[in-house]
Amino acid sequence: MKVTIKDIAKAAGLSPATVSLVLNNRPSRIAESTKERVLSIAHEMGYRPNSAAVSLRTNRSYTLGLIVPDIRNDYYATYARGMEDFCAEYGWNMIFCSTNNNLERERQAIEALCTKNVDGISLVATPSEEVKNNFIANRELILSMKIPLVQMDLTAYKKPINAVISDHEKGGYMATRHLIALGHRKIAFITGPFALEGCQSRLMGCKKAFEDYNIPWNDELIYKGNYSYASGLDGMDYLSDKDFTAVFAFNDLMACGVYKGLEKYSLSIPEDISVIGYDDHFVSSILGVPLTTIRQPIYEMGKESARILIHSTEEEVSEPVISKFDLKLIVRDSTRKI
Amino acid sequence: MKVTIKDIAKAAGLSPATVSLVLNNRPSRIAESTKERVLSIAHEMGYRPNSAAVSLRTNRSYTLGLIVPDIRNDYYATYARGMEDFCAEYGWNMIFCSTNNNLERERQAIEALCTKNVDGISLVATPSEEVKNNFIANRELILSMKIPLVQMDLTAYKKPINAVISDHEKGGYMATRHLIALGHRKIAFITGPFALEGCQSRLMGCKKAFEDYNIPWNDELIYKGNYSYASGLDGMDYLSDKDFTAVFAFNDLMACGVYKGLEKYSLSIPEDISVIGYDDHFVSSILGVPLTTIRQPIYEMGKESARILIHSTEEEVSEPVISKFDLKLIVRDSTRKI
DNA sequence: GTGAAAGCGCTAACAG
DNA sequence: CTGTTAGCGCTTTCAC
Repeated sequence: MKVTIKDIAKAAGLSPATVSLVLNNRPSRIAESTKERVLSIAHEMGYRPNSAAVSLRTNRSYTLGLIVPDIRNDYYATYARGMEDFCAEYGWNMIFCSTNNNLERERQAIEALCTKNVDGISLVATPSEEVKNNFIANRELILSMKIPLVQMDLTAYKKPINAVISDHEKGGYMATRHLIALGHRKIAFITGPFALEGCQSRLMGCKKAFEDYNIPWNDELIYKGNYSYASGLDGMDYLSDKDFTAVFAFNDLMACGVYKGLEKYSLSIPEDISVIGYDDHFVSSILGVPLTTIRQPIYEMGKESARILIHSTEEEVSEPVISKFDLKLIVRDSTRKI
Repeated sequence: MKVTIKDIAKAAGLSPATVSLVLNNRPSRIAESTKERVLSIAHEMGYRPNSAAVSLRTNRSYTLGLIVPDIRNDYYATYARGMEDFCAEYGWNMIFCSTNNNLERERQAIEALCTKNVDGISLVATPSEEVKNNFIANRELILSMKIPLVQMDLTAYKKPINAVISDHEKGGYMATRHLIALGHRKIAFITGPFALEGCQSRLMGCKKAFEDYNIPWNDELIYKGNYSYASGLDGMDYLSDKDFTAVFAFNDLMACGVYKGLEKYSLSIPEDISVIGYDDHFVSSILGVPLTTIRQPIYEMGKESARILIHSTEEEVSEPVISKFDLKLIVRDSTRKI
């Protein structure tokens, strides 16, 4: 049988209350000698607190929930790992939920996390094309449950709310400026779903760069992808009869698709076409032609979101905190001067 | 305030016990009309069970723990996703722990999962080089806690125990035979850490193939890697002055390193050197030269491990179950006849 | 310095 | 057909 606080109390000839105070290191006037005795007995007996009991009593679970579209995606996994590492440092745990880009499953995940009494939820929006209303409904649901929430890239949700975000407009600008600086004027864009704010912002950054350098914008050279490898490939098919010298794929996975597509049309990188990606996915550095890309500090963003959540359970925080992260241009071999 | 079973009871003019019976759909002789009334009231009031209370009372948490070296690794993430999908179907949840290949952190994860009363743990051994004793100690720890355990690739642990495993000996054999069938005789091997059973088995398979085809074995052509991209690169440095026509990397990540290394020595794939990997990592299909590899059904293995764990909480299972999965040769463009 | 007692929300016997 | 009761393991207030 599992050893409880009562067992320790009995063994030490004390009351459960005293043992609890000692084990939790609560301010009290318990004799040092008693403390030591309790601690050593607890250790000897192999005591492990029962978190269900603690949680029931205190309404705190020392557990965070993470909701992502798919944990298999390196991007989300890295974010998750950032959260996890921060949690581990504080003795917290994490419940992971993949939604598979399904808003109904996202809702179920939220319900489950609520039932499990998590002390906070980090939500990475599903890049869903479904109606924005459901999209928002899920956020409202979390808030209505009074569970602290951190949103990543507060997509389509403008209410004040905790968030960790990358400055995607700047990211879009940086990538485009890099290509422009290399002499490119006819640049194709393979975007993500427009429903996602991160995508919209990137695009705005691109347009801004075109304006700043007085380059005419051409809607023909935009292909709307969905952040998947396949849609990078599709993008190249769409672009095959267009005139361009560089491609900016809004994430690295699509850039990989672009690589494949270019190969199909016997175009080489960067000799014929320059390619730039976004995210700095781990494959980007190991590709045949290492990919120039915009790095998001996604691991650090995960850490920060855990920090915000844990912090907000520690003391009443009134103002939502929004942590904005800087992006970095990583120049590799897939872009060149023309 | 959160609505409890008591609130519902009051609203319905019933006792908490009755409500509990209805909500859990327990065999009872409660009037259909009453049941319906309770259900609708519960729904209206937005009742959500408090799992801490349930867990405290029943000693079941409907939560599984997963311990992996690093969730960022596509391989583990896919396994995790398999487990998660199975769990989601049954309304279970998962706590994820990455150990970063650190046995001490693995121990902490186990302690944490125990404290959180998980109903089962799936352990993916850390490919650690540390002493086997600690390695085993962690498994013993889980068993001593009487928590159902499923081990993946029951590395270095021969006691009867639940496990999901791939037939790595066969995998090693298949890969080697494929190269031999293409006419290769001088084959280099970049292995994983020998401490891992999966690695040992693969190697045995390789040797067996050599025997079956009467090819002399050459220890010189073995490089001991650690399943990382970098060690694939290192392997090529080691092999640079050796004589060989094909490389079998014991996982796809190292195969990527091999790609890079071959490029460095101006050798092309598959014209100069054939390369075969292992795992069917998602990058393998999108590499410049798509990689021939041995596919592990890792997603299905994850599902199966969740199945075993959930099942073993359902009814007393005496015999440990060992599920063995078949591997599949995926022929792409990185291997060719000589 | 320490203990007694109440109660968190729920379930499972058993009683009616 | 439904209610009463006890208690899971822990924390916390207040009393001694």
